[in-house]
Amino acid sequence: MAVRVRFAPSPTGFLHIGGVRTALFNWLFARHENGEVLLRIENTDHSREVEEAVEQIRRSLVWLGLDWDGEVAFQLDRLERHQELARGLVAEGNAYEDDGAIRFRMPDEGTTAWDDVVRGRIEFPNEKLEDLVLLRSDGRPTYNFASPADDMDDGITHVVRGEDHVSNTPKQIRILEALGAALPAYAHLPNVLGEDGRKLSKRHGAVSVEEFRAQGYLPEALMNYLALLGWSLDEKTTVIPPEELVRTFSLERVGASAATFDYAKLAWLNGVYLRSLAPEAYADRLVAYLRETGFEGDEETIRAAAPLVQEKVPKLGEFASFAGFLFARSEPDAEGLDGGRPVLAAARDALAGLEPFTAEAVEGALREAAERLGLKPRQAFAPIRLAVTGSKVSPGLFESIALLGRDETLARLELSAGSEPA
RNA sequence: GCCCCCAUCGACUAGCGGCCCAGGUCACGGCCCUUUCAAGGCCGUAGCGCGGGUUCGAAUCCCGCUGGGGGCACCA
Repeated sequence: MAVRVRFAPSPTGFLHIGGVRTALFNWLFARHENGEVLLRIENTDHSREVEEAVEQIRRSLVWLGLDWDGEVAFQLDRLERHQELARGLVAEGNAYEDDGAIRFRMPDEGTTAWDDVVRGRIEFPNEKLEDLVLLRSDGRPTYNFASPADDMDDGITHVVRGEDHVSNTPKQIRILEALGAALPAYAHLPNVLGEDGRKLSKRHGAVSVEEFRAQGYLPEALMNYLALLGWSLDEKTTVIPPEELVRTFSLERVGASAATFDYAKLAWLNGVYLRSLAPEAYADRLVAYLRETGFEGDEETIRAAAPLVQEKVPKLGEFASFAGFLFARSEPDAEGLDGGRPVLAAARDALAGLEPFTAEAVEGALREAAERLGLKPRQAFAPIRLAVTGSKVSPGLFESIALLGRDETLARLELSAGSEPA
């Protein structure tokens, strides 16, 4: 039987990084098996629905590269079907009416068990299962009824979801059995915890997919990182691009213990992907990202600066703070200039008539000037960097100067050389 | 309170009885390279929660404890 899974978020807010990890595992598993992925919005609780949430979920999945088959389904659209199924259960004596609601009759002896794909056998004593509401008194189904019912109707073969659903599983199994449905395989993924060891939530900094996107993470890096949260390929492989992930993923290698989200490792991995991009591709991505975030520097300059920052920053969002000097002047910290003013004057003289004004030529001229002043490169270039880029940290000085151009460079050198000592 | 799950370096993990006085990656520390910052190279610190078993032999199996997480709605 062909594999068919579903990702079933509730539209109560943006797509959380833990939720997208669940979506990813569903997707990787299905694509690996040449199966199908369904996207189902579980909106049986209208009151908690957040406008825009569905659009945001959709956008997040698309950005990450997680596609799905068919149309997006909304649980509430199947209201009549749910009511029909509930009536059937009542007719068969598996459910009964109670205060206007329909309740399912849970067995009160024995156990309900299943072999979880990631956790092994899990058993629940039936006496702990309470008769749960299938249909509210207003006729809307509850999650624990609608979800398994839809799984049945959709022909879901594998339910891959977060471990917080473990205790719902015996209830859903009982319902499915009463409905006469074949049971899907269940795989409960470990939770994702914040760096304080608690379950990831909104108070843990960046947790929505959109925030990661805004900070300049690459979708393939985020995907790679997320896959590593609970799954591993082998004893040594860390960098695994999307296609490789699809090729090698298996539910059997998913671990059972909760994982802590580590922003530092994600940033490192993002840097790995950024650096592995061909220069052209890197520039394309950088421009697209900057435009998306409203950065207005001219494209030609951005593209020219791209190679200077590619090796330097782990997130595209750091571009502006690192290379912003190419687009606007900023006031250098006068204190840092102290003692460096003679160097600034020498640099200005060295660059004034330099031809051609290339990085190589600039380097030669500046090194020569430093030598004449009896300064080590380190000492000589610090004030120049500060004066030209406005910062103690910057891309390569010579490339930066060549890019800035002679006029602007000289202007900045003069400005700082003539400024008052602190 | 009751039920379920989990437990290897600070973090993610490999390990499915001998190959492990535990391997990889991030982070951290040192050195090298170096115009800053990165990147890169080399080296290093650091872990099987505790107690019982089983076995010739346990990180690996079993039990208990402790710790952590999740769940007990006419929420999803």
